[in-house]
Amino acid sequence: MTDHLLSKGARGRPRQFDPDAALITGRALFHTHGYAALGIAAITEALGIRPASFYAAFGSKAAYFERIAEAYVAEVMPLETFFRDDRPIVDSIAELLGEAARRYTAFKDQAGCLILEALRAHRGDEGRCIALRIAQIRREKLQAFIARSAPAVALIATEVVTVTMAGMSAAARDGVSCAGLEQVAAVATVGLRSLIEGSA
Amino acid sequence: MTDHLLSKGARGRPRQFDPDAALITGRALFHTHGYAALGIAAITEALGIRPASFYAAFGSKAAYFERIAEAYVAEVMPLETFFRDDRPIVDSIAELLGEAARRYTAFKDQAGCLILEALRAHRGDEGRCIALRIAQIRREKLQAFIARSAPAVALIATEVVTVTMAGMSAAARDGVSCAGLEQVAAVATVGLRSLIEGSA
DNA sequence: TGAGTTATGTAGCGTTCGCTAAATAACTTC
DNA sequence: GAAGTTATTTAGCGAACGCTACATAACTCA
Repeated sequence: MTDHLLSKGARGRPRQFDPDAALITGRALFHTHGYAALGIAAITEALGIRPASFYAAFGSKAAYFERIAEAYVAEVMPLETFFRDDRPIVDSIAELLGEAARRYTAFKDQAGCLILEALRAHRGDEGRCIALRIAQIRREKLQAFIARSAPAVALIATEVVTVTMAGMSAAARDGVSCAGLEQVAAVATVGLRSLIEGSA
Repeated sequence: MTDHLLSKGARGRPRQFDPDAALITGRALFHTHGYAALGIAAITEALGIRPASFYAAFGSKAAYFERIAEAYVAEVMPLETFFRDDRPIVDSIAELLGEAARRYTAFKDQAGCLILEALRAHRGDEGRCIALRIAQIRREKLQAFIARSAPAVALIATEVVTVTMAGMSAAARDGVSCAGLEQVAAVATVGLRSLIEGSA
């Protein structure tokens, strides 16, 4: 053990836990319980460390969540994966929504989207502020992708995708099945196809 | 003043505040801040009373919110208003979604739906439990209305409406305009029309 | 080996939360 | 008036929150 801290030239007492593994664990915890409902006590107990060690490594609960959220958005359903130029934009959106239906229901105790759910806290909530910044960046990227082939309706189409994904994340949290969400995604896609093809 | 307490035969010291007015005030407060973020201190300060008076009148924060939420769902967009038999079911749904777009953005500091936003708290949250019960009843009513004219797709259509309204409420909270949400509602309606007419 | 550095364990700070016990004030009924 | 009832004010409880000061332990470098 303690392999993770054997970075050569590291001075001082070595860490007794793996910060990267702690981020993975924290991601699951935040996804299950939400930002506000997950306390430091629960985090440190799950990690097998004391609060002081947690704060020495991550600074604050908000900073810890921020690192987790950044990694999450980079890994889960990156937009580049869906928006390719070899097919109609609607097909890319359809695949995105369908994949969201599956992702959001893949793990029963981690339903929905980590970021979109954190967004639903009250205005001043630190977790929400972090999620908001991340969601805005992703939203702009999405709009840019859509604008490449449907500039006239890019804004409204982005709004529809955003609303649908937020609603699907909420529904997943409320227990709606994968099949149910896939059907919702399909219906939303019909509307989007009409919107986009009507603008061509 | 103190007219509200002059119920004949009321014994004991009369109330110095109007409980019904306190429910109206509380509704606005919960709608603005959310269940969890609104504390007893803020409530009692807004009402001009002390915590003890609040608890003597309402019992608990959860019971207070429950009365407010029940009144809210009974008053705001009752389903009977939309689902009439003199028009296609899709038109009723379209009007419901359009009205939601307007309602959710009508007051800038009270964006979205009181119930649907309370639903987004963590599992054990008292406000969420209350909202969940209310939302489930409304959902069943909605499904029954749709099933009257489109039984084969009532479940999935209900899912689509639920997801869309949850997403619209979230979007409204995030600052999306009324016009934007109306367009989203229109796009969702296109998908729903295809779904429902395709099942006839 | 000593100095410097970093992480750990212990213990608890200060704040906010929902809520309440106890005394008192204001009313109705007898 | 006296007795009974109910709402008020005052004051603060107990628990949970995020977070931290402090002493100590474990390492690297000179």
